[in-house]
Parts: sequence; structure tokens; C-alpha cells
Amino acid sequence: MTPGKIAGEVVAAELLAGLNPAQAEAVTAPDVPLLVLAGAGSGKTRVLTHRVAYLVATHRAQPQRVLAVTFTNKAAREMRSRLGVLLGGGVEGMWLGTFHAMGARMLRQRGELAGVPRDFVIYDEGDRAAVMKEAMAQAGVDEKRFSLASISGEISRAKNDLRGPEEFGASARGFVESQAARVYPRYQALLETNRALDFDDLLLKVVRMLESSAEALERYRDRFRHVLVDEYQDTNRAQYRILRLLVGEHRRVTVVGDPDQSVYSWRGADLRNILEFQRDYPDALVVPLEQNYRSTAAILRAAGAVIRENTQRLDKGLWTAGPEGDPVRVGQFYDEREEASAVAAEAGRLNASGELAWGEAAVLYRTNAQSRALEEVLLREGIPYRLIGGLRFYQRKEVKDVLAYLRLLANPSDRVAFERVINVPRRGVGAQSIAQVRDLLQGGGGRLEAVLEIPELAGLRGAAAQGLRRFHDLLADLHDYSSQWPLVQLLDRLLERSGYRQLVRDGTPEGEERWANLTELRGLAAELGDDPAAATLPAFLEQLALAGDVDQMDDSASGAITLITLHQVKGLEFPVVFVTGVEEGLLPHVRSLDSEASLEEERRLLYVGMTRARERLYLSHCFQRHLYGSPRGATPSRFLRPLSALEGTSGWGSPGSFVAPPATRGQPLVLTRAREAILREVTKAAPAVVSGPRYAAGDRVEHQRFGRGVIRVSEMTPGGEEVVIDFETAGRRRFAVSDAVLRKLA
DNA sequence: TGCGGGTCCAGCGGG
DNA sequence: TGGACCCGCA
Repeated sequence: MTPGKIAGEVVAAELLAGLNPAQAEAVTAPDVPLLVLAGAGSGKTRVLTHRVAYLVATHRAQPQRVLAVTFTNKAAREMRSRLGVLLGGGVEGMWLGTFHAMGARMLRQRGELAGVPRDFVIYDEGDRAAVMKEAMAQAGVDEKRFSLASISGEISRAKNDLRGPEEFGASARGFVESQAARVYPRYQALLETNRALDFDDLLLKVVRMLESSAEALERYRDRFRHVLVDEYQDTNRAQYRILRLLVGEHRRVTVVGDPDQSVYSWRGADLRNILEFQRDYPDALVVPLEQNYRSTAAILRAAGAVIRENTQRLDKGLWTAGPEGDPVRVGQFYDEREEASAVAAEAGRLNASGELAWGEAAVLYRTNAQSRALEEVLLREGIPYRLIGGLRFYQRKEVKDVLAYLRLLANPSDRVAFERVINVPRRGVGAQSIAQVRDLLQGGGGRLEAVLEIPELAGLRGAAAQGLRRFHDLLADLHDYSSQWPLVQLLDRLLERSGYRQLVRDGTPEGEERWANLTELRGLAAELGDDPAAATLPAFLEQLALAGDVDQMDDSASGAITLITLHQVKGLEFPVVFVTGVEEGLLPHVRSLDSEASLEEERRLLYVGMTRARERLYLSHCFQRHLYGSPRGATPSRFLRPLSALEGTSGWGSPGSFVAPPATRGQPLVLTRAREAILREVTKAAPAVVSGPRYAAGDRVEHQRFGRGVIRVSEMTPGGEEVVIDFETAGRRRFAVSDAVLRKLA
């Protein structure tokens, strides 16, 4: 026996330590198709990573022959770092990432086998919308009658179902579909001229490649002798097809998922993939993970009672060896303001008694609009919170603009990028001139680069022509520069030479905020600087395109209550969870009432929310809720029915927590007022009615996001107090004072 | 070309 | 209610 083998066995034994029998079974299962039905909080990620590590440690798999696919970048990162720890390095060469990253990588390697140019760019949702708009115009589809979103959705769905323009056109039924069928081929043609793929293409083209090229199929099948997939319940048909093709005859495939947590059918996820795994592989080994390590018995019982009403599911008996815990509380409140106050009051009570740090609680809701009332109350009460979602980093105008410049440098055919920045900052090239250029290119009258150099080709004269030429010179300059200097310097030069820095930094606080975002982008480029392979422009752009967003959940240590949608909260957990707005029309949402399947998905959404809670779970609904500005009556969700008779479930607050609506509207409820008074005393947070500045130069402060710093300037503006802070690590920044993110240090 | 007011719309959002 | 978008006017 070789020393290596012995070491491997030692590691293997360590990998099984602390696993329960079901987990161990899944980790050590033989090379047969394996379906791990992992209930909420049952250690799913642990099993997946340990199985990969186990396969490697026991020499059943070489790292470079393993493909492990996750749904999010975050999950991929986590898995990579956990594997690094488990194996002490040794993950080199392993393909570990999202489906889309995997697709991009394969297409860079062998995409030409499916007619994909090697230097393709990846279009995000914004770019896709721009192209879609143009395609709709070409097809003569009226944007007023058919929304971009509906057409775009149809086409995306078609792609996820592996239907090309012809096939889709042949089977199109109904108004929207037939319009989409006219747009689809034009949309695809435009992507092609731009040498661009959208996210759906990253999957679709891989399928086409593997199906049409024996060489490609052979190559990747041989390469990936072990295939493992996380969140299998969320895979769409294209992803399913890729897996089937890759797994082929060797059938060493492990999928992990929970049908009860499938909440993305509207994005193409197909529950059949997991429900029918055993039909696809009749000899599959199915290992249910039923022991929950997260929630109390009371919480599990309530969640189980809710999800059991669904018909489309594989029953699991989720159980816990943990304590019964506090009862699950269901409360009714007058309206969303009182609901928010109740959340704040309860969180405040727990915090005051030392049972809860702010960062340990989350407030969940169905729609983003619901966050407003919560924010207002938390702000008023001085309770720190962080809002997940909203406008994301890469969707910010300034970031998209600068990225468009970079994309144009990397790919001069990218007309979406061109149209985005040709007149930003202004160069005298208006909509009219852009249209002329577009028409010329449309008619095949030349390449974009040529038109930039000789604008007269497009019939342009005067200021517009000069603007295009200046733009051309700028790009040429940057192009030369980029061949000799690292990314960061290129970015700096771009910001200077283009005039973009001046445009953004207009002296307003908003301008500084935008500039701060660009500084962050610069930071990302700098991070890559250490790695020569990643520091090229194309690699940088690809990474950003696939990264989607800077991870908002990474700073989980923040001392703030989390406000988050039910969809985004999947995969997270908190000691204390409030699920708000559990009402008919909201959860289930009105738009899901038309089919039993979507209704069941809504129920799963509530289930996901409930199972995020470790110790305390609160559900609330209102008597009335403001929707689009006007009040409407609300009734408790049908999903709550099985809870009414359930042991370990009780009302939230005193029996009188809900009282009849007041006779005159707009009059605050006495009870609400009393509660606020109590809360104020408990949290000692005085209402934020301040007439003068709260900060002075020299004050030491801590910012939720940027850390510690010193106030340099404080001034009162019509919009409130504004401060300039020198941060220890984040440099000088300017803010409007917000108690939610800034606090004074002693 | 840039801005202001009218109008329309409103679910969840990974990669 | 509030944001996005369009049209018309300076």
C-alpha cells in the first residue's frame, strides 16, 4: 500500500466524521446515478462538497475530471473554499462554477463547432433589452401593444426550451407568441452581427455544440467523468439537456435538490427534471436527507403543515432532534404600517433583552414594494437595517457606461455598447445621427470602425462627423494604451480622456456617489492585476458579465436587520424571521392565481421563507394594505389555514393586537402609538427629529459599508445634514447623514 | 438637445 | 404611490 493511499484513507475517514447515516450514504454512494433529496436545513451543501472531496480523496476521481455545477456564483465560491479546506488545496483543474460560466468556458474552447465566434461578448439583461427593442422595431411590432418584457420573455422561454427561431415560428400560437416569432429571428441576427451571446445562448449553444459535434461531445464526456449538480430543482430544459449529454453512458451523476424549494419556474426551471430523475435513470439511488439541523420542532411542524398541502411533490419526513422551541406566531395587524411597527417592536424587545443582535433577524416579503413601509418604520425607530436587492451595482448607469467603453475596445462590433456611449459625454452626436449610422450598418454598408473613421459614409457632416472622429481617435488611443499598460491604468486613462470623470464628478453628493461606484469598479480591476491571465481586458469583461453582481450578502456580519424578498432569501438562515404580508393576493400573488402549478409555487415560497428561521418565526397579515397608493381590504392567506389548529402556533402579541379599523382614516391607532412609546423606551432610540447637525469635524464614526472614519466636514443642506468622511480604508467620501448606515463612535 | 409635465404601469430576478 | 418613458416646448 502506498503512502498516498494511506493518506487518502485517513482523509476519507475524516470526511465522514460527523455525518449522519443518510449524509454518509450520499457521500460514499457508488458510481450510479444519485439523487439526493435534501430537505431544508439538512446539510445539503455539506453533503455535496464532502462527496466531491471523498471521490477525490479515495482516488475514484481526479480533480480535473470533475464537473460541479451550482446556480449562483456565491454557491460556487463557497464550495470552492470548502473543498480547499477539506482537501488542503487539490482542487486545481476542477470545473466548479455556474452553468453559465461552464457554458462560456466551453464555447470559448470549442464554440466554433456551433458557429460561435471565439471572441463573443456576453450581453446582460440591459443589453438584451436594447437589442430586443431594435429587433421589435425591425419586425414592426408595436411596443405599446406588446411589451418588451412579454416578447423578451417568450423568446427567452423558447431558448430555454431549446427551440430556435424556425421551430418557434412554426408552432407559435396566439397574439404574443406570433409577434415574438417575428422578432426572434431578427433578435438572433442582431446578436450575431454584434458577436454577442445572451445568457440563454450560453446554454443553448452548448447544447447545439454537443449535439452537432461528435468531437466536442467526445471531448467533454471524456473530460467530465464525474458530474455533480446543486439546486437540481431549479434547472431548466437546456441545462437538463446539457447534463444528459455530458453524462452519457458513464452515468456518474449526482444531483442534489429539494422539489419543495423550487421557486423559479418563471425563469424556466422545470420541476419535472427532479421529479422524473428516477424515470431517466431507473436504477438511480435516491437518498433523502430528512434530518433538519436548523430549525426548532415548532417551526418545522408549521412549515411541514403548509407544504403538505401541495400535490406536486416527493414527500419527505423532515424532523429534528432539536428542542420544541418557541411557538410560531401568527399576527394580524391593521395595515402595513402597523405591521412594520409590530416587527420593529418585537425585534426591539428581543434586542433590548439581549436575545437578539440586529444582524440575526430578517424581514421577508413577497414584493419589493413592501420594503418601503418597513424601511420607514425602522428608520424612524433608529433600528439599523440593510435592504437586499434594489438597483444593483452593475446596473448603475455610470458602471454600465464605463463598461460599454471597455467592451467597445475589446469588440469593435458591439453596437449596443457604441450607441450607449457615443454621446456620453456629449460629442454632438444625437439620436438622429445615431439612427443614420444604424441604418448604414443595417444595410450592410460597412463596419462600425470604418464609419467612426469616415462618418461621411453615413452621410454625416459637421459637428456629428467631428464627434464620431474624435470618438474614433479616443478609442484608438486607448487601444494602443491597453496593449502596454495594465487594466487599472487603462481605466484611469479612459475616465480622463473620455471626459467621463468630469461628467460624473459634478460636485453634487450624487456625483460623488457615482464616482465612488467607479472607484469600486477600478478596485475590481486592480484585484485582477495580480493575476496576469485574468488581467486582460476580455477576461475582465467576461468575469464581470458572469459575476452579475457584487455579492450583497457577503457582509453578513453587519449589525443590521435584513430586509429581503422571499426569492432572494433562499439558501440563507436567520435565528429570527418575520414573514410579512401573508395575504391573499400577495402570497399567493394575484398573478399566480390562474393555475394550480403556480399556486403551489407560491406555497413553496412561503415554505422557503418559514424554513429560513432557526429559533423564532413570525408570520403576519393585515386587515388592509395600500396597493399602488390606495388602500384595499386584505384577507389572510389560504396557506395559513393548516396552521390555525396546529400545536405550537399562537397569536402574535396580545389578543388585542388587532383592533377594528378606526372610524376616521389617517388617525393613528391608539394601540400603535402606545407600542411606539414602549418601543422607544425599550430601545432608547429617540425619534430622529433633529434641527441642527449631528456631526462635527473630528467626530469618529463607523459606516455600515465603509467602516471607520473621521468626519471632515458637516453641513446642513435643504435635504438634511451632509458630511464628508475620511475612511481608514475607503478614502474620502461624502454622504447625506442616515442613521441606518452611520453611527458615531465614542 | 435638454428638461418638465403628463401618462401609464405595477411580481419574483440567477447568470 | 412612485418610477419610467414619451412628447412638446425652450
